[in-house]
Order: sequence, then structure tokens, then C-alpha cells
Amino acid sequence: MSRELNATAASLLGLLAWRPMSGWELYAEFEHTIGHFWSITRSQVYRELQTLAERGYVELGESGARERRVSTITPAGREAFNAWIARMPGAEQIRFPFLLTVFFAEAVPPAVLRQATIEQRRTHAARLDGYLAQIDEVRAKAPAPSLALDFGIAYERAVLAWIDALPWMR
Amino acid sequence: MSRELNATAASLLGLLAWRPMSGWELYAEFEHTIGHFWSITRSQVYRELQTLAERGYVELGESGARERRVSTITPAGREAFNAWIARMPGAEQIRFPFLLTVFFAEAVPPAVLRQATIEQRRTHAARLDGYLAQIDEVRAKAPAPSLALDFGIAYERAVLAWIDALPWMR
DNA sequence: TAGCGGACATTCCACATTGTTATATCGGAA
DNA sequence: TTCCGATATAACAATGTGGAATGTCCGCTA
Repeated sequence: MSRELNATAASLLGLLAWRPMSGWELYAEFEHTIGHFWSITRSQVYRELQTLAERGYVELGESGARERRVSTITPAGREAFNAWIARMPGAEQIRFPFLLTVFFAEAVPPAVLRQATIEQRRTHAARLDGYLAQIDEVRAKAPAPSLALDFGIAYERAVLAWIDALPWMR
Repeated sequence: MSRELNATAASLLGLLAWRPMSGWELYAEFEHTIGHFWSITRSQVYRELQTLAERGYVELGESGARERRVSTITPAGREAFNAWIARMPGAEQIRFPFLLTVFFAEAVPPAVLRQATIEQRRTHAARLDGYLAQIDEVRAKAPAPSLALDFGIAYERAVLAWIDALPWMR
């Protein structure tokens, strides 16, 4: 029954290797770190936690106050995580709805196109600001994660530059 | 029964708005255009084609040579596509396994880390080359799609620059 | 010219993953 | 007391992945 871990489960394990957390905490932690380049929902966290527990990779604590159940990674879990993280990573997968809008721009009413572009720009600018506001602190505390954040910064800058060069925005 | 189109089905419709195609062709066309920023599998193409046909958005032709069935977009299909493409696009979704490797780099054996990085670099460099080889031709023939390709170019350049700045690569 | 290998083409299936929605409890703040 | 936010879970619908099975047709070459 040693099915492969999926990336989501593995990331959860990775976070649990830092410290024990409840599902709720895990989700929050995930969102503001890995969440920048990997999406997840809350249900998924609990689901994955279940299967992780079935495989003996985490231990679900007692249901204490507020039903809170802290998950702790087991030695087997650490081992599984280490094995997973050391495999060659696959290609990334992007799904960028705005690129569909651009790709089919000829079918989009000009006003809508401009509006959508402005909104995208705002979103990405806000994300960049958020990343920049964190980067120094993260770099000091967590070197490896800060490199992933560097990617986010480079990415957002590239997106913004590209948006600014769109012909209908100049 | 007028359920929302999903992005995948809508993109397929968008391609069919250019010209009628068989599922096979659709997949090929998709792969080397939209495929750069949206993934799809062959089974999915056929499945979506089925539901698109059920909703009257495409017409599946007679089975011709080699079982080939050409799909043609209907007026209702064009309308549905135009409505879909004019809605505000949502946020993009990235899933970048290598970023997990980087994020958890402390748990990765140095040799593996270096190896993975080199492979990533090669992949992205190859993609960039591929895009650059096409861009002039695409720009001349299909202005809007070329803007999406421009994004690909900007993206790959950003990734390469980021990779080259990783501390274990210098 | 017969035959073969490879490209073209579709269908079906099994499964994994994801997203959404609803529901229930409890502690603390207002 | 009432309401909000933290917390957990279930159940379903939708989406996505990957591959097996099956057949056709094209062009090459023995």
C-alpha cells in the first residue's frame, strides 16, 4: 500500500516537519508560504491529513478543546517526505485565464479588454508589494523559503512589465 | 441546462471559431498555442467535445477517413464563446514543483539539488529558444496570440535569471 | 505490389485531484 | 446573550490524468 505521495500531501508533510500543527494552522501556514505557487483548499488539508494518518505518516492528536486536533509527523513520515523531496521535480503547470483573454483578444470588446488589463495590473502590483514587504524578514529567518519568494518577486515584475507593454495600454 | 462553460471547453470553442477541426487536430493546435499556459489531455478534448455537442455549441460531423470526425462551431457556440471570453478573467494558478524543491531545499541532498536545478535550467532554456524561434512568424500572422507568446518569453527569461541567481549555482 | 510500420483518430475506463457547499461545535468578545 | 471566528468533517460535483483497446490510412521498401 505504499502509494506515491502527491505533491500536496508531501508539502503538508514538509510543513509538519517544522512543527506539529492543526489542520487549520496548516492551511494558514500553507497559504502564506507555499500558497504563492501552489494552491490548496481547506477540505483538502483535512482529507490529506486523513490519508497521511492512514499511512502512518502523521499522528492525529486527541480531539481536545474546540475539537482541535494537532498533527505530528512520525519518523516514517519524515522518511517519506525526505524521499519525496529528493525526487526530480516535474514541469510546472500554469493556468492563466488572462492569457486566454489576450490570446483571443480579437473577440473581446475593447473596453472589457482594457478593464481586465487594468485589474490584472492592480492584482499583480499588489502581490509584488506584499512580497517585497516580507522579503527581508523571510530572508533573515528562512533562507530557502526566501528563494522561493524571490521567484515570486521576479515573476510579478515580469508580468507587470509585460502588461505595461500590451499595445492597448500605451 | 445553460451551465457555465469552463475555461478548457471555452478555449476549445475559441479554436473552433477559427476553423473546423477534428479532435486530434484540436489537441495538436491547442498544445502548441494555448498549451504554453494551459494544459489539457487528449481524452479531455473528446470529452469536452461531447458536452459541447450536447449543448449545441458544436456540430460533430460524419465519421470520415480514419474515423475522423470534424467539429464545427455553431452560431450558438460562437455566442457562448463571445460571452465567455468577455467576462473578467480570474487569478492565475501556478504549480511549480521545482519551487517546492527550493522551498524545502534544506531537506534535499546537495547533489540532487544541483542536478534538479541544472535540469530545470535546461528545460526552460529550451522553451525560451522554441518561443524565440516562432515569435516573428507568429507576430506576423496572429497578433493577439503573439502577445501571449511574448508573455512566455518574458516568463522564461525571468525564470532563467532567477535560476542563475540561486546560491548553489554560483 | 504486397505488406508493414508509424502516424492518425476515437472511445472507454479507472482513478486521482480539486472545488464547493453544508453542517456542527466551542470559546471568547461584545 | 448573541455572534464571530476557529475548527473539523462529509459528501458531491467537476475536472484532470493516463493509458488500454481498437481501428484506419499513408508512404516506403523488399
